[in-house]
Amino acid sequence: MGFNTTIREIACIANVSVSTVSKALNNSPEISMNTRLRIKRIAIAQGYKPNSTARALKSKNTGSIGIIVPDISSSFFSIMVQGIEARAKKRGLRSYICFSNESLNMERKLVDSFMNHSVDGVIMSLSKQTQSAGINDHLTRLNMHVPMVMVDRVCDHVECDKVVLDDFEAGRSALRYLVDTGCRNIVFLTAIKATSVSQYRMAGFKEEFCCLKKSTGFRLKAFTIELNGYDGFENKLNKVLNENSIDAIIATDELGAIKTHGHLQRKGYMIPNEVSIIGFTNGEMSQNIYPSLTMVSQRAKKIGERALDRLVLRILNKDRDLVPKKIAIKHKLILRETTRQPNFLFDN
Amino acid sequence: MGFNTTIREIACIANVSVSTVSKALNNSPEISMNTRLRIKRIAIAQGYKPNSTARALKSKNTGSIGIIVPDISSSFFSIMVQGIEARAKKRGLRSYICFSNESLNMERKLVDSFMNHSVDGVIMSLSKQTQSAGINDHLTRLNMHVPMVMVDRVCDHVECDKVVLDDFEAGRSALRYLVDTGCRNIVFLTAIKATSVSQYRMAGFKEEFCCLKKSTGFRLKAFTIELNGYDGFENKLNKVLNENSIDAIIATDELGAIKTHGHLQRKGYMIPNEVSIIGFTNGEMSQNIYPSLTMVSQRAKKIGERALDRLVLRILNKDRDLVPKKIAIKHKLILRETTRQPNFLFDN
DNA sequence: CTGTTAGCGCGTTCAG
DNA sequence: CTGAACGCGCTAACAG
Repeated sequence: MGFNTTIREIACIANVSVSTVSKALNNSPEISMNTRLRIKRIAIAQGYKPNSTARALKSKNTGSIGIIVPDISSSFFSIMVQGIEARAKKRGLRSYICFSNESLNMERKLVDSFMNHSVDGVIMSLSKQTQSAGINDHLTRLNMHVPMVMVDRVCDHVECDKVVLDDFEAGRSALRYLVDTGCRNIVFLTAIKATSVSQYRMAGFKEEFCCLKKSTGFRLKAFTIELNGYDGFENKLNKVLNENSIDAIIATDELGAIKTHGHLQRKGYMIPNEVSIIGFTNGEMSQNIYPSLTMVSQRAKKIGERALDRLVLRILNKDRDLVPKKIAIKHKLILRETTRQPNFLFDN
Repeated sequence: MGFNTTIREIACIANVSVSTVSKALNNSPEISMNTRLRIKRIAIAQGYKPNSTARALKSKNTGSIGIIVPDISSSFFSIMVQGIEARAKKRGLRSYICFSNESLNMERKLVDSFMNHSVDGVIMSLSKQTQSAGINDHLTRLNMHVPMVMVDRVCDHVECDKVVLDDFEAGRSALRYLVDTGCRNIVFLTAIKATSVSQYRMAGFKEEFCCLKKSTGFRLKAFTIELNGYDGFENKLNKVLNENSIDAIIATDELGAIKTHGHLQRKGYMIPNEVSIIGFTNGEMSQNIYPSLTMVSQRAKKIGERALDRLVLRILNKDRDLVPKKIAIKHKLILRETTRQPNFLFDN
C-alpha cells in the first residue's frame, strides 16, 4: 500500500502519461473506456488520493470557508455554526472554524490569517470588544480581499452581506406578550449590552413600551439592567427586584436567562405567577429545566444556513455585481412555563 | 491596491528575481538589508499576502488539522473543541472542525475527506452509531494515512494515541460520594449507553457498588436505566422512581442530568434531601440552575489540549517510532447543591 | 549578495 | 484516443 501515491506513479505503473491518468480519473471522454477503467483500478489498488492542495493551487479555489465566532459556549453560536458547517459540507466546502473569544485582538489575527488565499469566503460574527469599540478597519479590509457574510452581531459600516434575526421586532414581541399576559413592571436585562443584537432588541422593547403605554393606558413601568458580562449579576438583579414590584424579566442572552431563572427559583419567587421570564436563547437546556423557559428562538440554524447560501452565491458571482443585502430572519416566540397564558388578560 | 499580488509581480516592480523576493520576505540573510527592506516595503504597498496553498504544496504540510466530533450541542464537546482549536492556533495550525451528527455514515465521509493530504493530522471522537456497531475499518485506514488522536469516545481496536477521562474511576467516585452522603438506593442513568465512556463509567459504578456493599455492610441497592437517546426518558425514570425508594441518581451525560433535574423538580421531589443528583457534565448551565448541579467535571478543555499536544508530537515525529499511548485525565468531583454534605453520614 | 532553474502534484492546452 | 509541455505560487538547490 502506497500512501502518498501520486498521479505520476500511477502513470508509471499503467505505462501511460501523467495527463492520461489525470483525464481518466476525471472521467474525461477523451480517454477510452478501457484505459479509464484500467487506470482507475490501479489507482484504487494503490490507494491513490488526489492531493487537494495541488488541486486548490491549480483551480484557484480552496474549497474551504472560514468561520469566525466569539465562542460556541452559548447554544446560539453552537447551533449556528453547525448549521453553517452542515450546509457547507453539502456544497463540498470544508469549514475552518475559529473563536475570537470576544477579543478584538484575536479577531484581528484571525481575519489576517484568512486573507492569504486560504479560504474562498468568510462568515463571521463580531466579538463584544469589536462592537463596543466600534472598530472595523480589519473588517473593511477583509471584505475587500475575500467574500464575506456577517451574521448576528454585525456592523453597519461595512458593506457586505448580513444575516440577522429581526431583533427589533423580537424585542417588541417579547414585551407585548408579557403585557398581554398581565405583566406591568418589566425588566429588560442584558449582559451583552455592547452588542448590536442587544441594542436592537432593547430599541424594540422601548419602542413597543411607548406604543403600548399610549394604546392601552396601562400603568406600565420598564426597567433596564445593562451589563457587560456577569460580574455583579445577582446583586444588580436583586436590587431591581427589591426596590420595585417586578413581574417580568426579559433576558437577551441564554446564560443571562438561565441565571435569572436560577436566581428567582433560589429566592423563592413563583414563576410565572409572581415573575415571568422570557429569554433569548436556542438551547435544549432551557426546555428541560423546570419551569421550562419561554423564549424567543433566535433561529440559529436558519441564520447559519442562509449565511452560507449567501456566501456561496457571492463566491460564485466573484466579479459580478451583487448588491450587499441585509437579510432578517423572523423570530419565533416559543411559549413555555415561565410565562402565563394570554387569557390572563381577562383578569386584569 | 492589488489583491492577488504574487511574488512575481513584486519581483517585477522591484526589478529583481522571484527568488530574491522570496528570500527577502522570508528574512534570508543571503539578501542585503537594503533590498530586503525595499522589497518588504513594496510588498506591503501592494498588499501582498503569501498564498498559503502554494506554500502548503511546496512544504508538504498543510498547517491544518481536522477535528471530527459528534456534535457541539453538549458543553463537553463544545469546550473540548475550543480547547483544541486554541492550542492549535498557538502552534500555527488551523482547524477544520466537522460534525458526524452521531452518524457512522457521515463519519465515514469525513474520514475519507481527510485522507487526501488536506490535513497534517486528525483528532476525533466517535459517533454513537460507530461505537454501538463496533465498526472501525475506516478508523484503521485513517490511522495508516495520517497521524490521529482519539478523544473521549475511543475504540480500543485501533492502535493510535488516545486521550480520555478516567471514566472508570469517575464512576466509582460518583457512587462513593453518594453513599458517603447517606444515599442507599442509587440509579445509574445513561442515555448514551452505546458509548465507551458510558460503559466505563458504569463498570466503575458497578465495581464500586460491590466493594462498598462488602466493606460497609450497608443495604445498598443499585438500578440502571440504559437508553440510547431520550425517547421515553421521563417514563423510564418515573417507573424506577415509583417502584423503588430511590434517593440518588447518577446521569452520565449533560442533557440527561438536566432532564433528570427538571423532572424531579417538576414532580416535587426535594433535592437533595429526598433525591441527590450527580451529573457528568462541564457546562455553565449546570451551575446556574437551582439547585445547582453537583457534577463530575470531564475536564473537556484539558482533554482537548492534551490531545492536540500529542498530535503535534506525532506529526513532528513523522517517521520515527512513537508508541501509541492512552492518556487518562483525572476527573474532578465538583460539589454543589444537588448532593448532601458528607457529614450526613453521621445521621445514618 | 543575486539570479537561474527545477519541482511540489495536478489540470489543461495543443499536437500528434 | 494519447502524450508532451506548461503553469498555478512558492521555495530551494546551485551557479555566478
